[in-house]
Amino acid sequence: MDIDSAKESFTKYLKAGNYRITPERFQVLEAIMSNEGHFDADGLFLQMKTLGSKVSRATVYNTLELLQDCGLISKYRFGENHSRYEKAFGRPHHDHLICLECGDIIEFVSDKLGKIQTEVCKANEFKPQSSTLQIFGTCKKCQEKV
Amino acid sequence: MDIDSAKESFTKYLKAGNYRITPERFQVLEAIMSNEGHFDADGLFLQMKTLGSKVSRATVYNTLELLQDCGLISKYRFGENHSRYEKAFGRPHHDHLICLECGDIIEFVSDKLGKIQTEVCKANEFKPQSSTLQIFGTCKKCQEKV
DNA sequence: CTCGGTGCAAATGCTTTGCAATGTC
DNA sequence: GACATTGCAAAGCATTTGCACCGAG
Repeated sequence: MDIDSAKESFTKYLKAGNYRITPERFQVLEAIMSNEGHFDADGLFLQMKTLGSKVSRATVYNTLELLQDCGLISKYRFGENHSRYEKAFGRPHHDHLICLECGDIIEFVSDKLGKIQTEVCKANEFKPQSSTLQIFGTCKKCQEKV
Repeated sequence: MDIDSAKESFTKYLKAGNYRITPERFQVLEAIMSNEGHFDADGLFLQMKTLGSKVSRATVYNTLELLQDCGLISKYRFGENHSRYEKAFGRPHHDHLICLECGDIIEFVSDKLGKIQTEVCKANEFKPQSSTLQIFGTCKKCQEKV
């Protein structure tokens, strides 16, 4: 999904929820779009600040929440003491391999996984909304280091 | 696993690592054993305090780390801003359904899941160490509430 | 007797909040 | 013009740390 569709989607969400269309909110969205991969709230704030943006930390956090609610980004906790985000933008669901040595995060997709989750939820009469499978270990690069 | 085996196991671990055998550490272990299900660090500290223990918060955190290292407890992050723990004591691996309404946590076991994880790791030449699958949604009780 | 462990309170790091000023609708 | 949103700094919350005292080995 490109930046324009993302902006359009965010605009729709804001209007639908009677939230105001502010330049700050779109600055945050643009900053996110300019990044690849995962990012965290404070890092995003600092990056924006470095690039000259006047947007405050509070607004960054606030906007991340809105973007998460409208499905443009996803929030994760990889066992650290801060949250990470990544663009969602209609990407298919995927999960993560997290390297405990270098902190690298590898994404993977498993269609079988979805079936298992559906089975488990049915068995427990649980209505799923989202899910995350995290496998912690050592990535290829770090195994070779030794 | 009963409390005596847990204590024995902890003692071995402490000796092996040249850590000291202190009454505080075993008070924490006992407090954990007296609980069912999941607990968090501060809650455990408060519970112990209420019951008259003089053990400090710092020691509770410190001991939880040791217990995790020796495999007697597991640590989780369920998307909240604090960590949760649960007894491990050689229990088989299981994963969690987390109710977003009432915060209830349901455990489940899936043998197929293990196979998928092995496949994924092999495909990515990733050496797994631990994993956690979390499915967020609404539990049976909360679906009935409405 | 030595040095790791403890208790306490202060510090830290991420995130949220209170409030006056601002700008959207 | 009304009131949601912003920026700033201060507050919160879970967790960690510094340091003097204590006690296990």
